[in-house]
Amino acid sequence: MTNKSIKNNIGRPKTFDKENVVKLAMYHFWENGYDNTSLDDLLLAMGIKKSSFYRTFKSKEEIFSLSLHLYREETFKLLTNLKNEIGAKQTLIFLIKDTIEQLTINGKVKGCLLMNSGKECYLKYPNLSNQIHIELEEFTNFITKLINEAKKNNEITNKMDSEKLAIRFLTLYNGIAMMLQAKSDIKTIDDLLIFVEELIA
Amino acid sequence: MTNKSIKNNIGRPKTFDKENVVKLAMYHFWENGYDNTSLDDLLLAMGIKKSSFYRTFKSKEEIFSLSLHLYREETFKLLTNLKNEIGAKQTLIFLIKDTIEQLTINGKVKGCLLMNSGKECYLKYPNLSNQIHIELEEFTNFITKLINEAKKNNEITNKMDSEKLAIRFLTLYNGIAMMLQAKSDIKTIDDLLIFVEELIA
DNA sequence: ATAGTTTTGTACTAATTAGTACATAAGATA
DNA sequence: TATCTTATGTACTAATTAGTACAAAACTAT
Repeated sequence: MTNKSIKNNIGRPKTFDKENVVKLAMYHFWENGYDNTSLDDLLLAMGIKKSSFYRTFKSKEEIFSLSLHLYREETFKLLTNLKNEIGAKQTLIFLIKDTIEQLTINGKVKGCLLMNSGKECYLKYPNLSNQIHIELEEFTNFITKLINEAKKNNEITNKMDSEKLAIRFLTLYNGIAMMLQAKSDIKTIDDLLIFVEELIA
Repeated sequence: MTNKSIKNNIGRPKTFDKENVVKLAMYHFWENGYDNTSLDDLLLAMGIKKSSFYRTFKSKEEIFSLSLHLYREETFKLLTNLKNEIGAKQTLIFLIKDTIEQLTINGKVKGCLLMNSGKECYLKYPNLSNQIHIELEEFTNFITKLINEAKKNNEITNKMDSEKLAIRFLTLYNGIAMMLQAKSDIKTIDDLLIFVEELIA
């Protein structure tokens, strides 16, 4: 048993749960990006005061780092559950459909936090870039595994190497998110879903 | 003849050319994005002082707007020249090859300024977003025309509707740029070029 | 109740941001 | 040479940024 897990009753009690406020921060970063989120925005989203924040976290960069990690964990959980419900291939299709639906429902597309952050942080925040590199590697592996499983279950008949297929899929996924953000009036959105379906046919 | 074109010799002469410094600003925005470029960065890149800047331009937003427009004009010129030299299809291929080569040569990928800015500005700078929408519409039309010309010359045999094909191409183009930025160690970069070549075969 | 401990609220700091004010420099014209 | 005009250089401003300092609050243990 580590020190951390010993319950501490001494002193004024915390009014928030650390894991919970990291999740709130993660959602805020996901919607707004890193630089575009000021500390005040963050504190408002987390519902805590500055002093509590700096007592719990080292810096804005640290909570972003924690958010990135949590994002991957949560995404893995979501996709794993989805895979068990609707199968591997439909889980991949879901990622695309969901992105497109976000536009019509909320009027904004969030895309993948890891990819967005990779673009935002590269050349500017080396430490974050390194972490994102690692998280994205695991993300790619996860997609590759999904494709392998879909192949095994004959949901996908495309014989292409699974990792290549995964990279092609992620490229399309990112391209679609980017297109929807930059040019929300695309006349052929539905065709982009077909494009993906043809890839993982 | 407008007032603007009458040469004005009165007063202290300007030490810079407006069109030229807009081009310098454009390149800087292209490499660094809008928010990530401070006015001081900009002045350094343009080689002029703050007073000269604000005498010539209304604001940071205005020179960014001018940069976006110039970017489209310059890109159209480049692609038109290239088309006359190597043909429409190879011009499209060039866009992808060039993006991939940027990574190996400079270690950084700029992508398309209009798309990058669309992503950066949407929901945050409505005026810029509107302009980007319009510029991107013209950009898409330009790519559609390239595809039509390539079809006419039998460089492309894919019978798919040219606009759909253009959107698919741009989606891949953006996806590739994004992937290279977020995850520069992709093992299957070459396969992404093949992916594009298969699309516009 | 009082002392000890930890959290919270508020006020501050130093740096950076876009943009402004104003005196001075550099030319043309008379 | 004196004057008019426009451009430039420097110093400022007000807002915002991430992060700090410190007193007051809220709990446990004695």
